[in-house]
Amino acid sequence: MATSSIHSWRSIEGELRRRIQSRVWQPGQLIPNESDLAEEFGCARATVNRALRFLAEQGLVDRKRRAGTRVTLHPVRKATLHIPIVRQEIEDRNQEYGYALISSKLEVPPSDARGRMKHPGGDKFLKTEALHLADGKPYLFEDRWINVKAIPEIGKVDLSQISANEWLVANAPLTTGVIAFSAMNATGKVADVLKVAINTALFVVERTTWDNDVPITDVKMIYADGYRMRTVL
Amino acid sequence: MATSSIHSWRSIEGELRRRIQSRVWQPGQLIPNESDLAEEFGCARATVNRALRFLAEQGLVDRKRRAGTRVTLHPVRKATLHIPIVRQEIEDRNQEYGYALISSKLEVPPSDARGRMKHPGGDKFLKTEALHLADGKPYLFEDRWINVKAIPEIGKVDLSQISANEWLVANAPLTTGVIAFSAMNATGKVADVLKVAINTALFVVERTTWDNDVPITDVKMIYADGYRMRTVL
DNA sequence: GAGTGGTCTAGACCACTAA
DNA sequence: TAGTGGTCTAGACCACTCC
Repeated sequence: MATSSIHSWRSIEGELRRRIQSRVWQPGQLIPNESDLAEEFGCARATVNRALRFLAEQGLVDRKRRAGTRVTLHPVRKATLHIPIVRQEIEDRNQEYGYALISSKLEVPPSDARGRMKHPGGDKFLKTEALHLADGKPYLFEDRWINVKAIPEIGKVDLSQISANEWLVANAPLTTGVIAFSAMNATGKVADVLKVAINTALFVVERTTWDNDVPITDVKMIYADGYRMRTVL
Repeated sequence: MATSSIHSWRSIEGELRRRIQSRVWQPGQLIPNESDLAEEFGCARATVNRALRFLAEQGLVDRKRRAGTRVTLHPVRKATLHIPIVRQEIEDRNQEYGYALISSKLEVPPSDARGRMKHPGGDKFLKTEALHLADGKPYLFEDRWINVKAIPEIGKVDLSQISANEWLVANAPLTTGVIAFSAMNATGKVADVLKVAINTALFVVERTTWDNDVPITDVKMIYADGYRMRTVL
């Protein structure tokens, strides 16, 4: 009763997905093991394994050794966000990218920023503020702390010509990071720079990154009015 | 010169990652092909393939047939968001979940909702409004359209007992969906329900889902003040 | 045309864990 | 302790694409 004579893992994945979505296999139900499915489809177990691993990554099934593979009861949907550098994000919209450095100076970060970076010391970090523009209009306000001890080369970079965002992505290796999305009311300074009314609701992305536990940068990116971050399920 | 005598794809993936992050292999550089790496590590090509596929998924390398594998020039960071049902989200925080249906009635959706769902007709949809609570405090306002033609069973469900969110996740299969994140100022009604001041900046998630091009539901989830959605890079 | 990654196979052993 | 998924191997053929 194999539905496909092409024994590609894609075709098998599609058939298994169909059975799940059409409720042939109910949520929570145990499905046949890899060997049995391989026999049914007339292919090697490794091929079935590849298909099932893919479905597990997508959250459609749960797999456990010995316990077997079950259709997920409450499929936790996973959305993958692609986070490009800002210039690319704007150019991908066919808009002209603009950039302006607002300020750049060495300072000791306040405790909240130190906390996010898990950096106890009183070291000075490079604090930069910059504005990214799309077609000449304010697009994103970037408020950033950079660990100059970890990235000393940043001292030689002319941040009025290239954004810290772009330079760091290309030059600062990182191993881990956390990211948070939220909303904030525009304060005086932000409203001024982004040219929006005070208290306008703005979309905020905060990101902190490390290279093997050494903090690299902590950035708050405040998008102008009306920004929507999209993805597919 | 193999660095690990354990030939697991994980250990190989780790070593390749180290070479990329430490700039032994520069961004944009072509790395050795699978056969050569397999020989270097003393393992089968399939094992190297597994490691490289994993790194490609993560965006650290670009792979093309014939052209080989290159270290990504601008690593587009990918963040995966896990989107659970609201009850689970709250219970995972060790808070007590509460739920209240505000309204539920059949209506023709306005053009913006029809547009999002790509549904031209003048069919009536079930419009529901509900409040989710955490430890008794307003957590999330859910404003939803449900395609009763696609999911007639929803008519028999007592939505004052189970949220549409939870019922649909468990009972309405879906194949595709789009999701958008943004910020909005609390309007009178929303401010009232969520018990926040007018104009408070609120985090919004909008989601539209289909089952094979048949719209299932379109929902706007407005989180109470201070909500942050987090993930790791 | 030739070199690269993409995939499949048949078999094997291992790691985990439910019973 | 037995059954399941997790992984690895050695080999093969294929699909794509750069030259």
